[in-house]
Amino acid sequence: MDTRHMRYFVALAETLHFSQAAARMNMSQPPFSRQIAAIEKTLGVRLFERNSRNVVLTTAGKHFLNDCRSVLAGFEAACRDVQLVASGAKGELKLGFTMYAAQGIVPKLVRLLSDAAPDVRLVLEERLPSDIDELLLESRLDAAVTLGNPTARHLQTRFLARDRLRLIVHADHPLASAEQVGAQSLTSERLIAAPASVVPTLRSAIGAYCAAGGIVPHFALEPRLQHTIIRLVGEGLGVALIPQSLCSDLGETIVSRPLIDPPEFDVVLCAPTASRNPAVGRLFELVKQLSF
Amino acid sequence: MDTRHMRYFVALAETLHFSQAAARMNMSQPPFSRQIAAIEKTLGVRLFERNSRNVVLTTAGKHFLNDCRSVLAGFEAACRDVQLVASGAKGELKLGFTMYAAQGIVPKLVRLLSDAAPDVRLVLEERLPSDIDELLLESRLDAAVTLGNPTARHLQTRFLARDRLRLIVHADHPLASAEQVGAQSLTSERLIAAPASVVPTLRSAIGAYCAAGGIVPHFALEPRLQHTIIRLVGEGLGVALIPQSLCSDLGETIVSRPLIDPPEFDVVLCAPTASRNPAVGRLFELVKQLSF
DNA sequence: CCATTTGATACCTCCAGAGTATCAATTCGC
DNA sequence: GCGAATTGATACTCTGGAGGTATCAAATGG
Repeated sequence: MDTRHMRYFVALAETLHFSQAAARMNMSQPPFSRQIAAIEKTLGVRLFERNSRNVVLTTAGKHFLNDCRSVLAGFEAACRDVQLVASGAKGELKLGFTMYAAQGIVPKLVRLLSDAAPDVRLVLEERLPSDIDELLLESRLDAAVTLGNPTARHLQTRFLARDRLRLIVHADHPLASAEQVGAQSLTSERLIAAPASVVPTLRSAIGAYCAAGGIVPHFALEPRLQHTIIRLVGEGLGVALIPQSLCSDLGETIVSRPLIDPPEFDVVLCAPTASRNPAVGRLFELVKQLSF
Repeated sequence: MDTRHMRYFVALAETLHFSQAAARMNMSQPPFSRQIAAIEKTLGVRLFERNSRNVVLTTAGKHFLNDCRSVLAGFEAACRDVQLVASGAKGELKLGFTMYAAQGIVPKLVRLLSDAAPDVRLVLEERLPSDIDELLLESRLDAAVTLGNPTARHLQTRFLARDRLRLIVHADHPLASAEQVGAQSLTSERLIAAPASVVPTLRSAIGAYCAAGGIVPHFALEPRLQHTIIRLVGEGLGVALIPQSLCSDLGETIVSRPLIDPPEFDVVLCAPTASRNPAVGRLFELVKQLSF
């Protein structure tokens, strides 16, 4: 028994006519009749009542017809789906992202992918930048939206957007009314920033910016989450340099000011160079066609 | 592509070893390798990443493995089920019955069948005896529990039980206190009975009984349902001869009395002689082993 | 009663799939 | 580092099963 036999059976069950069914199967009647007989013999079940004039399904044949149709449908779906999965049009994509970079970009990316490949189940995972590289290399993430990191090996990256840092201070802070702020203005400020182990890209950018301005930054507090940094600035416990894209909706108590010659950094899509998941290729293809 | 190919694929996906998988398929490694290559070629999809030392599933291969397993399971279930249907162990059985005969017997029959063949979906339909023959011949019923009917052609029957008629009268009726009742006692009674067109067996039995007693019965009312007959007797509108098996639980206002030399009739299981439904054969087999 | 239709049978052909022998590449132990 | 062993790929051969053609047998209908 094979799917071919099932197809023969279905053809005969639908036409109830050996010659017509054989024609539908692109073959002549005699071998077709033999195949039907072979099916009945191997199953040990009479599927058709037939005299040389009429063909009619038995009760068992009717049941078998239903079963064959669903088996054949499943069979063809399997063969079709495997091609879709291979092409990246179907499957699962675990996409990591970090709030340090994700503002506005991840929703666009999700929309883009779910429009172009609705059968790809997208699993979103928010992580700290430092965790993302590790998860990608362990294949626990397929791709991620994160900060550009020159040290990333074994990772392919694609530029998504360029962002710059901006100063945020409490509304009562003297710098709140400054038009622009240079590095020197930060000399005696209590800086709040995530530790280098969590967000190396931003932390090194801040360090470089201060060094260029000839000052030594004083990092008073080092929380891990962007959200916490903003909260602490709101409490007046210090000032911070955060991505411009995160400076909307800071609330009443926090004011953001542009920096003179601000540090810039890339927001990138990245994935393991030898990703096993075809959906990753698809995602990169889609991103190519897009400009943020 | 065929189920055989799927089996090969699953074997390799489970062992990740060509020689072992080939052995499991009872064949040698070279043709097995070729079949795997052929699958990948016809699908146009790489299912395994392999060098001469390691074999590992691709993402598409993993999906395909799941799909293949369910397709193969469905395939085998279909081949198995068709045999069960043919043997009468699975399928549907539309069983008709009539309240004139069914008291106590149908529940036993249902229990019997659902114990012996739980995969046979039993559809019960209560009908008048006259309808049952017709529905059986039209194959709108597969089998039925009804009154023995000597005129039934094209029907196979099997004896289930023998029943006899009994007189029921209103509690205030003079015959209510009679020990036994003969046909002569019915001379001037208003008889209530279903019309011959509805229950020919009982009606002719009643007719013969009266004729044997030398009286001409007076059928005052001719409702179609047994239940209605009993209600009308309860209203004192006449007397009736009904199956003994229906004489329990008649209520306060109705009294049943045995007849002298009562008319007897068979309760039978019957089905079209050339029934297409194997479950019917099964049912008859089961009934053979049973005595009511 | 004969022509037509339809499924079954007999016989032949051929290719897909299985077998054997062998090769090539990688790994591992000494 | 080199040889032995393991493992998948390749080349060639062969066989069984699936399909083709010709034909028959039975049933239907004008």
